[in-house]
Amino acid sequence: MSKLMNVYNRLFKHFGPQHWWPGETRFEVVVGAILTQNTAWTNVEKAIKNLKKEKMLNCRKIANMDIKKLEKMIRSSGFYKQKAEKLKRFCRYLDKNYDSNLNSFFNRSPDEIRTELLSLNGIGNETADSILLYAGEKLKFVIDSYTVRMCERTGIKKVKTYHQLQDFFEKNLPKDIELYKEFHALIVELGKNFCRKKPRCDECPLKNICKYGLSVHD
DNA sequence: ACCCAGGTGGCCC
DNA sequence: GGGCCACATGGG
Repeated sequence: MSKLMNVYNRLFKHFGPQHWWPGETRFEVVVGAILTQNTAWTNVEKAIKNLKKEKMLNCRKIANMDIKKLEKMIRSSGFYKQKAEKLKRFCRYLDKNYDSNLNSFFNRSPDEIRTELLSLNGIGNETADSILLYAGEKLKFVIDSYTVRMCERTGIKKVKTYHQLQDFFEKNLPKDIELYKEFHALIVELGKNFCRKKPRCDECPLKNICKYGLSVHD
């Protein structure tokens, strides 16, 4: 078994299934992916709840809505001025080029879609891959700061760039979309529980393979 | 009173 | 290619 699968099994055994991504529709997943940038998910939930309540969780509506009104509705997700612009930019783009239809948007090769997502200001590597994996059902492994930290501390992989780490995961894991979804979610859960400023390494499911043992961090 | 969250882009060297 | 910074609310 690969070292990565060993890690996955440890995490799954410890935390159980994470059921990511929460969201009733593909569009909701995309909106969440943009709003959750460097922000706690609970703050994003409130913003999405507001959009739903006002029946504004809709691509064409957001594409055309007043920016100030949008800012107010997503305020709880933080960086709300930037995020309102990002959301509108994506929605305008999708409406203009794909008639607001995500099925059409995703009906191409992952790399083609990825390039297109990255061309939109406000969507970087992680957000693009989250959208591809969780909304588009594409085989793209999502890398985030927790993934980098986990790889450094366990000595799984020396980290250089986003793409190098992503290649490493994609080459050493079975080509299974559900596994990709679950693994990324589990790594986030690991990070939230054990890799903060006050770590609890004694209870960490990776304590036996983390090269830093119980005392050294970052 | 801190710390930090399911990042990104701009600017500098 | 890396290092630093602004962006902002809300929970522990």
